[in-house]
Amino acid sequence: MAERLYPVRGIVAENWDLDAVVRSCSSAIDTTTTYSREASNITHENATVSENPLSVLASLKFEEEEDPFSFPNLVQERSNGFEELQDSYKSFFSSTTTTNATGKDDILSSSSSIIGGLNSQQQEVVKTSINSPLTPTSSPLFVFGEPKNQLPRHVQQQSQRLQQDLQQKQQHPQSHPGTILLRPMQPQPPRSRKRKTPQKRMVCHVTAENLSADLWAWRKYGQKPIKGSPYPRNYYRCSSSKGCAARKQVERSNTDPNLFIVSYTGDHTHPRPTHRNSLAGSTRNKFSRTQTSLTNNNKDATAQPTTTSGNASCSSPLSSTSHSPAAMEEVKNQSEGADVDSEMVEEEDDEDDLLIPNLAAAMNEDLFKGLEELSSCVASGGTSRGGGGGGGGGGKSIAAQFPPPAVEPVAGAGLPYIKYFFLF
DNA sequence: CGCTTTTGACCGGCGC
DNA sequence: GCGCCGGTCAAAAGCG
Repeated sequence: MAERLYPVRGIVAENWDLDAVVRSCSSAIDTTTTYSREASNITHENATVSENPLSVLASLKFEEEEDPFSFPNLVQERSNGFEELQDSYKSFFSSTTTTNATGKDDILSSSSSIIGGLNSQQQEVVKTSINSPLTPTSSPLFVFGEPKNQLPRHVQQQSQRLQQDLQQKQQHPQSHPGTILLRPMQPQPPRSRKRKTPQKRMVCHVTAENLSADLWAWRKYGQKPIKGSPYPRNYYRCSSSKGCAARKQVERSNTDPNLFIVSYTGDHTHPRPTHRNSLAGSTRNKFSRTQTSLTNNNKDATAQPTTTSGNASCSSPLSSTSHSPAAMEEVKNQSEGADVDSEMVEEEDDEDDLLIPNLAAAMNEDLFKGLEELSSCVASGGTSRGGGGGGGGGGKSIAAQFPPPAVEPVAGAGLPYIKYFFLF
């Protein structure tokens, strides 16, 4: 693939603030929500969402492996995909419930919302997996698959390239649409390159409005332009606990600006925070400037980043007050899109992935508030914190200031989806 | 005071 | 060995 090089300044300008994305992840989803899934014509009412799928992702534990990219056993040892799904699913929820001290019921409850977004066949598979005995095996890669025709358009575009490769590599008739695809880890390309970090990495693609699904508190510690991508990558570490090794990377997809690629590495060494330790320096209302900045950025690539990003902090799960300016921007720009494409992959193609409605984001009342605020901000014309140079300013939990990113538009145009890939 | 973001510098891995 | 690149550090500055 031809590599595109961008001037750093340009990158920054276009940056629009990925960190905001992380911030948006902080918004929590609280509770009972009702959603409908237009794309699949599935309506699920009163689905209880105990936790946001993304938060779950963030809380996942990653165990080191000697060669995380190679899973020869999975294909050989697993008699069928259900077993893989079972283990993976178990792992998925077990980490989620760790701090909740809940049992299977909770798992089922938590999963109910997800399951609700599945078709009957998928639900059956998932439920079966949940009810099956759990065994402490390493989680293989598994993918929730969804009929391709239900994928958001932009997702399809993004994966088109990879799909082409995939088609050449694998032509498994069983991986037809409508079924959950349990995909064993693909052998790594003949690239004898060792990974720098032994830690496992979980990657998910999410739309801006769904970035607020992450309940953990993240502090940005770096930003780097990435070769081949017009958008910089933002680095966050968990700020809930000093010794926490959990890290998060957020970058905008260069193939689909509507998507954000969020990577989680490391384990959280502490329970999920219920509230922020401090808001100091976290609240900075620069949204209005950000808006302007955005406008300017579109015109002038050398403009300063719009950075209003804020802290990636996650407010309490119930507060859902973290909002990403970026997300909001996204909302503004793509209020029609609301797709969530979350996947845990290592540059893996997302064909046949199952899309899970982002109930959390979609149903949060704050979201609507956020939209209102967003509207007002946009109306007033924003500006970026231009600033430029040096030090930045305080943080910002924009989250604390702005309501969750727009999910509303999404709701109207079809709920966002989260596509998960689990690579272990 | 403690927290945050910003940003340039630094460091280490990898390819040539 | 050198350069590129990605990831991290740390100083600067803002905010509550």
